[in-house]
Amino acid sequence: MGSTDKRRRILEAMEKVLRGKRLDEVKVDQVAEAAGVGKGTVYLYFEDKEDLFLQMIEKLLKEESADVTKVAGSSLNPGEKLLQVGETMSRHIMRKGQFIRMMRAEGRGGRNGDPKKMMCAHHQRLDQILTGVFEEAAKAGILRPDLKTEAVVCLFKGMILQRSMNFLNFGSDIPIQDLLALMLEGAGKN
Amino acid sequence: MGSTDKRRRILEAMEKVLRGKRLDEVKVDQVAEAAGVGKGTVYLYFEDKEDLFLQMIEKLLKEESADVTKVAGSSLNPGEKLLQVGETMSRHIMRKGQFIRMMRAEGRGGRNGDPKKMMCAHHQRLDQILTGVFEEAAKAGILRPDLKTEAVVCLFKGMILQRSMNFLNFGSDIPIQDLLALMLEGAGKN
DNA sequence: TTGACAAAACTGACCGGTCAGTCAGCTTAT
DNA sequence: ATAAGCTGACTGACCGGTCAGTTTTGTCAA
Repeated sequence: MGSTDKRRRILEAMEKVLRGKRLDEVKVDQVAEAAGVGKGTVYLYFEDKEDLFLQMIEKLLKEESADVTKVAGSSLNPGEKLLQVGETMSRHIMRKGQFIRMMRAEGRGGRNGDPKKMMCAHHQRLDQILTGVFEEAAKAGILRPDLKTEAVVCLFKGMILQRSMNFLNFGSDIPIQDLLALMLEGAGKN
Repeated sequence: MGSTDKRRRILEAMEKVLRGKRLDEVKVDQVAEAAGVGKGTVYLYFEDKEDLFLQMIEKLLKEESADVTKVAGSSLNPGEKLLQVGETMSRHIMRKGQFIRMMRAEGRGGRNGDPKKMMCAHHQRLDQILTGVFEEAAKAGILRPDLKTEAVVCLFKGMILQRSMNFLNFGSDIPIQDLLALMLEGAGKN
């Protein structure tokens, strides 16, 4: 058990314990217990509670980026790829679940970057990947070539986000396929 | 100055002070000072900090519902109405800004209802209003009549949400008109 | 109108519980 | 033997909430 094992376990415990709670409702003791380590150990691996929180978030963001990048780089046909990207993002949004919301809190830019910057960077990365995917789809003749990609990316991300929220809130599970079809065909009477 | 004046000022101060922060970063003293009242006064009008927070959220949600309802009930033509509804929602999302995200924190269902329930009810209300607007648009021949309204509502809400996020995060200001056009015409090569 | 009194509204210094963070000592690995 | 890794009882800063005291508002008799 390398020392990184404890570190990982603490991050995982944090994720588990924080689910559906506010940061101030989670006590470091709880995290330590859930991780099966002493409280002091937490402070061997993390600056403070805030730092632990930020690093947990960062981990989630990285994992989402990595997964989406992987799908985007695969050799799926454009239509299938869009679907898979949607599924992947939806899965990650639902995993981040409730607590991602609170990470925007300003300031507090500890040693390890501030949350606002982190989120911005993450979304810029995502947008870049998505832009690539959409351009590929356009080349393949799936999309209209005259589109403003920025708007398409916005529409796509938004619909995935909303779908995930609906699922978390109401358990309503709109198939991504339906949304994608709607997005491609349009809602207007042609 | 009726006693409700202090109450209103405290709620407004809370909104102002909380902007872009986590609840645990905001001290009751700060709120009191910003409201120009003594700390004790806060506790004359609100059960505790949590209650103050919930009531502030509730106020925002009510105001959004009211505004959207007003637009939905107006005699604008369907296209214009969609645009106005979008604008209204976007404005409110941006006002709620960062902190609305954290309100889902579970439990804590004090005297005044728990946040999860509140949000669910709010979104159900919104969905109902939007459904009405879309059905009206379909009747007017703006929308395809064969649509699953649930998916359209999801797409619409999502795109407005995402647009607002983009604005908050990057300052990028995609015109709602563009998004609406994209949603109606579809992104696919027909 | 005014003064006297009472009730209501408000205040902020204070209290006490909570919990993040520490560190002296223990345990395990080398 | 000793270093490295780990622990959890302890401490003290902090801040939510209280309440004794002050100010404001309201009432009424003279």
